[in-house]
Amino acid sequence: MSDRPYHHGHLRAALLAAGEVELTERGVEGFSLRSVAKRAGVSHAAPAHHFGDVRGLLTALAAEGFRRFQAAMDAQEGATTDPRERAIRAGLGYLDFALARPALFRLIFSSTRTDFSDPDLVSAGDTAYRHLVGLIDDLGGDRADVAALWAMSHGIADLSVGGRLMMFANMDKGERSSALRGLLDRVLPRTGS
Amino acid sequence: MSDRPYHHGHLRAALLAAGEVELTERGVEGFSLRSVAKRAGVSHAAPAHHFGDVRGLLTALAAEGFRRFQAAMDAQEGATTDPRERAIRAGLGYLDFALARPALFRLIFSSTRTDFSDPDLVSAGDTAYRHLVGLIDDLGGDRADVAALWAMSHGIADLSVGGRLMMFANMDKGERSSALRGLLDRVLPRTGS
DNA sequence: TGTACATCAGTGAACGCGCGTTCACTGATGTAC
DNA sequence: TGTACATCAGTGAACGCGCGTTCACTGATGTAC
Repeated sequence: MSDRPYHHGHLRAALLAAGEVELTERGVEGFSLRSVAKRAGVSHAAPAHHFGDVRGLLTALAAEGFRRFQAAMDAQEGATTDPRERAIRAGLGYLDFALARPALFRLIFSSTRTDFSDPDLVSAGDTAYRHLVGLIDDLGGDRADVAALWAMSHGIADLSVGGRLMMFANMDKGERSSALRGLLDRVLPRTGS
Repeated sequence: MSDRPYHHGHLRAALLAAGEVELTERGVEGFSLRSVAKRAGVSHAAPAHHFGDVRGLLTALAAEGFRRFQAAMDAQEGATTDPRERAIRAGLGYLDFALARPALFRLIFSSTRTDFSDPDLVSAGDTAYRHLVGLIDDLGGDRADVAALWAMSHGIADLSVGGRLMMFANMDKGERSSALRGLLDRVLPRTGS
């Protein structure tokens, strides 16, 4: 094994990691395949073997993004069983993800540079969507309640990422959590107890 | 006045109009100064006289976008005096704007290609922000209530524009209005009556 | 265990393209006298 | 009213750049026998 073996070994994963850095530094707007290859220390034609073209790489990044997004919600929910508390924690996870990975957040929700017909991307997106629906079902809510939870979580996240609503971005985890709980609480259906 | 007079007369306005079309068709991601000039039927170097560079044109478009955004809220509010009803109507105007001009909506809330230090842009953005704050003040609400109204309106608008939450995009004006009223109602503070 | 060969992963030169910006220019307009 | 001149608005050629993609290639790996 020389200093730089001809075969990378984990180039696919390395390109995804480099792609996320690229996304963070230059935005979806400035994302370039050549630049990603350079970041990964590889010739600019190498990515084609793994992703085909730019769109392919961005699509793979988006699918990965959705999985991380889902993971952020799962992490907050943990083993919580109370349906209302679970829904609230999902909202907390939503914001966690947006603040931790703003570039991925933008990519999955706002970009037109991904291929929406890609099965892996569709499946990753659907999983996240069905998760939200499931939470509301457990609360006995309807589709308006899904929209309410989703819109509130998304609005806060998107405005925070865009630097418009700084109040959440500037809080520590504890403050953020309680402020956000208050907002989500307004929006979730009341279970007739 | 020949067919194509050397001096355009209203080139600045024409470039802004062409810029909005460009934004709609190619997104912020693909926005190009040369292409805008072509749409306006003018040489590609002409825009420089009015806007300096691409950033300048996008910044002017964003400032204009904020004013249209404000106008959409004003249009919904009309002469309504009841503070709660006014706040709800502002939310309706928020969505109207996003659905009518998705490209401008994305530009003003999500782009990094504008110059945030431009006084005109800052002032247009501030006006819109202060308008929301004023609505909540009139309701006797606090900054959490501002965040609530804003986040709910914004979340619905952004998800709709992104094609994620199709329920609102597919409704006619009347249905949209009543569905949206229900969501905003959850979020606005109760005035002690 | 050894060898031939197919397949895979990455290289680097080359292509054509659209881009932003600069520049000397020219046509049109307005103003001083 | 006429004329000289400054200023303004738009032109079109030219520049250098980074981009995506293609292509013949080569080094490395794995597998059949």
